[in-house]
Amino acid sequence: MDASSAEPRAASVPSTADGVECSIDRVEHAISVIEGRWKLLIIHHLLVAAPRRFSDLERAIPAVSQKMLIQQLRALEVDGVVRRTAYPEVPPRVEYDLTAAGAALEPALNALHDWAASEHLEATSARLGPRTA
Amino acid sequence: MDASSAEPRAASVPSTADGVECSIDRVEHAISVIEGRWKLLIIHHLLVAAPRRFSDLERAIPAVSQKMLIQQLRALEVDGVVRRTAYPEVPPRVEYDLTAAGAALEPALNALHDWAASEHLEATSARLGPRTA
DNA sequence: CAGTATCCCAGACGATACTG
DNA sequence: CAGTATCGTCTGGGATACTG
Repeated sequence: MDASSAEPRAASVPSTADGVECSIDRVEHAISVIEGRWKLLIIHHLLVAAPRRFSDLERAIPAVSQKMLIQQLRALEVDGVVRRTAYPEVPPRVEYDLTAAGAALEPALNALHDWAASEHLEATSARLGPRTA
Repeated sequence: MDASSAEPRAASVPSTADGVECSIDRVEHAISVIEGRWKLLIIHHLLVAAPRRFSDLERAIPAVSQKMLIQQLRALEVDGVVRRTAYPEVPPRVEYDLTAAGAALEPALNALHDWAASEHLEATSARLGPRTA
């Protein structure tokens, strides 16, 4: 289905139960943009220091494979969060940094980091790592 | 599982390149907690109105299956974000609300919503929906 | 260096049916 | 009502090898 008719999803009009005006699908889209196991990490690193070269990011996030790195990078690029700059040199050099939209994510990342740092977070149901065992 | 020896992951000590003191693994854990296609949505709805019954949440997020709903709910419960309260009645009634830790996510959610609402977000690479095509 | 290509798997996710 | 069980699909993600 065409994503706009058959799927009711959540309307931008306040649901009766919610009574809140923040449109859900907007939030959903935001979520979809940052979804993916590495996206937020990438953004985080780009927030900390930019521009970064491809290999910088690889080094910053050792657990990621090149495939995933480039993949998520591309997705972020498409979503207008990350900007890729290739220098026609040899050896090739490519730099990544955040667009304005990407940089605008800083508060959100900060809030998240804040949350992570501050309190709770007891049991970790996290299944990070590709079978850590 | 050893999860603490075999995987170097990211150290809490600032990497040379970063020179920043926010420990990456903390952020990683935070990410892992809210990762999953429905977690943030669930939290969002619980933030908006709580407590919510299981069926309330089903109605609030029509696209989710019970399986996923309960699954993510459990995960969030384990991570100390959501609290489940079952009333021994018949018919059964179960209510979900946020713990303090969960409620503490509000700023982050707000920041995200803010970001989503405010600017950019042009092309949507989003692959939400089970093959929207 | 910065990718691309290919193969492959685990598990995330969905649909449906069944139960206390 | 609030789940659990089972089965199936899809794709996220990893390993490895190759290229400009």
